[in-house]
Amino acid sequence: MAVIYSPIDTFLQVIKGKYKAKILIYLAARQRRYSEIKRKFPLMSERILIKQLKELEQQGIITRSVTGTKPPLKVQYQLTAYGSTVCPILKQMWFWGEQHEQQAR
Amino acid sequence: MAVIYSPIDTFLQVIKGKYKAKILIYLAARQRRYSEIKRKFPLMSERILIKQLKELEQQGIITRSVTGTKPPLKVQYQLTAYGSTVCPILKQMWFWGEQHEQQAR
DNA sequence: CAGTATCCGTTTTGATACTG
DNA sequence: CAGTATCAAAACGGATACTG
Repeated sequence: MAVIYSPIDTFLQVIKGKYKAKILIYLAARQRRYSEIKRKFPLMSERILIKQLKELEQQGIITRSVTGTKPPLKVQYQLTAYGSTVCPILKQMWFWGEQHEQQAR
Repeated sequence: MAVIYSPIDTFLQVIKGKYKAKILIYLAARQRRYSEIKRKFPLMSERILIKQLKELEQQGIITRSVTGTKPPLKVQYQLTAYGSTVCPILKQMWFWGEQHEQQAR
């Protein structure tokens, strides 16, 4: 990771990665199982999905909790209180995108 | 560029690149000359600076205007009205970064 | 002054077969 | 079910010498 030079980087760090912003929006409604997230983004490879979930977890944006100890595990991912604070900004980004889809092409 | 699947991508497209968000914030105050921008971000290579300015121009986020035709050119970059609409979101990203610098480490 | 051209290293992502 | 391991490909960024 690069040295952080400005507050903008602090934020960008959180959503850095091809699908992180989308994952966070998907988790905004409620917690989700690993398989749910995977199904939601069929174009994302497992390696990348896991990597981004792990990074978000390490940054304290989401938590990972396991139910069951035998092979059919149940793993849930959910936003932390801290992670939730990014949602308003993500929603604004989404809203801006909706409004400007035409110009953006 | 990838196919756009969601409004979030429409927005992320605009700030995609190591320094784009910072360049836009720097242009938010007023138009700037190429050399000013270059001096502001001494760690950014010229190739990348030009590339990102060009992309922003093609996306209609900024304009490029030239004064003078002989070798000492004067080139100014400035936000378009459309480009200005991203600033409120950039400022929120900045504000979030300031507030959460501690947690983010 | 404001770029362009070239070359190259690093980072990020993808596909897929396999495992606790 | 929820991952890991391995290998390869592509995207991205950096350095620097040169040009209109």
